[in-house]
Amino acid sequence: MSQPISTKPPSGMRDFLAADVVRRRHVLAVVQRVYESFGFVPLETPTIENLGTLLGKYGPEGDQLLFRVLHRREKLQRALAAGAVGELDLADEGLRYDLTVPLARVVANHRDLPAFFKRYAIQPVWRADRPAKGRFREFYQCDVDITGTRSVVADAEVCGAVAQVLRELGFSDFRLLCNHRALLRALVAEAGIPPAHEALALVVLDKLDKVGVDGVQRELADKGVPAAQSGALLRLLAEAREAGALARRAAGDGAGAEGARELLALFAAAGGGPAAAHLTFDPTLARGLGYYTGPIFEIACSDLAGSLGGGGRYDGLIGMFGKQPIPAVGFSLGLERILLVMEERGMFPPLGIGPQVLLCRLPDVTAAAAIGVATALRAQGLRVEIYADEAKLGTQLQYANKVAAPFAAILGGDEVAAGTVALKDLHTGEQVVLRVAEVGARVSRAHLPPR
RNA sequence: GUGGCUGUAGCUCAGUCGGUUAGAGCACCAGGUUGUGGUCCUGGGGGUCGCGGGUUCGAAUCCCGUCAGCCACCCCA
Repeated sequence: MSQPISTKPPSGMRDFLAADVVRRRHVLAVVQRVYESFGFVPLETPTIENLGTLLGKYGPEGDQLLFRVLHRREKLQRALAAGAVGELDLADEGLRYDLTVPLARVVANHRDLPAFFKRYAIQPVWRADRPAKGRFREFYQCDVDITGTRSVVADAEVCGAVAQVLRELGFSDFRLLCNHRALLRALVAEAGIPPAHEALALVVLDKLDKVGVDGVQRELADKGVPAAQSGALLRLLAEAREAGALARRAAGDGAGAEGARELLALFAAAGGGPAAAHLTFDPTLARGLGYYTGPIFEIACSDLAGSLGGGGRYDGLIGMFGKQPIPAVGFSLGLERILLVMEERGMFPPLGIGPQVLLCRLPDVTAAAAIGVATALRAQGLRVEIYADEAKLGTQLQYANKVAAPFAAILGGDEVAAGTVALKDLHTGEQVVLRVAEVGARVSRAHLPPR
């Protein structure tokens, strides 16, 4: 009959209690303030997009990770009656997978935006991935993007914005890895690897640091890349990592020279901003998302397997919506990745939440009188909770400890008659009788943030 | 998507060579008489042992499946 209902949230999704929420807000407040200081304006887009908008933008693996929204009512009945079995027959909408593609749609759709549209977005996205450490199926991204310009100023600004966020949050040891798609393509081509194997080679390259030279060569061999080619690729990479290699390539006229020049220009420009100390050229950085065309970025932090954020230039994406092609570049920070590291490192300042004053009511005080006092205290700017039940004073004070209220205001018949409360400091145990009008000043003077 | 580990009270876990009514600590509630908490004492509520199936006289315990969580890959934020 009545099956027990699971009280856990769905896989990879979480409930956030007050302590979690204040930490998230703390980070988001910094993100928002910094992004706005760079002149970015907010944009919010729907949770659900048409599948046509989402499909084909992220690469085949991305398409697999899209949450689809099942047809409803007649449409579903028709599809089922027709014996439809394909995913596309059962859904034509899906949950937002990132914030970049919705931005591209908006920019393609609104032709009256400023020439350089600088928008930030802080919204959840959904991926039907397998949860792991720091990886969820619902998570928040904090994006900044600039559309309408190929200038490296834009690339430098998005890098500067995310770097400034991390610095203001207290991070100092992160690296902002940079590479260029054209450089990667050139390397792969020079190694003699056919375009068909290019994507494969890039993925393997990406983990060079983890599995080492032998591991990469083995894995490429398993996937059908001859040892001569993979060896050449690894040699070229080692070269690319040498000091001055990027400048030499930029000075030449071979493949990737243009990309190298762009990267150097980006380093020079961003070097004037908050990203300066963090920029790191990493010729093995690949990034899986399909839409990147030029410089690509990723934020690496020592004690996290994944990245704190990533981004890059995607000059072809907006044009995929069938209108005018518009160049764009952006960066995305992962809120929960940042929170994870900040929690591990104890980087949060004291964050207060909950009542500053618990109003304890004795039996000879009416509810209306208590609410009247609470109202007066709230008018003084205090966060005030009234103990709702009728209970012994001891029980009420114990509850005040439970909710971490720094003060209890004890209200009995005598106090009501005199227009006072007995204000008890729950840390020191000191208690003074004050007129109601004096409580606000006393509490804010003595108040130390809880926790 | 691949491999491994785990799943007992709200939380952290004990209990498992299969054997009566499944335990602890913390948390919660109530008491230790009048309007004073954080300590202490006493008592109490709360669990279809993730779910489904199988083996057995008997399963939290063994087997299979499934779901969920964690870790390492893959990928990403």
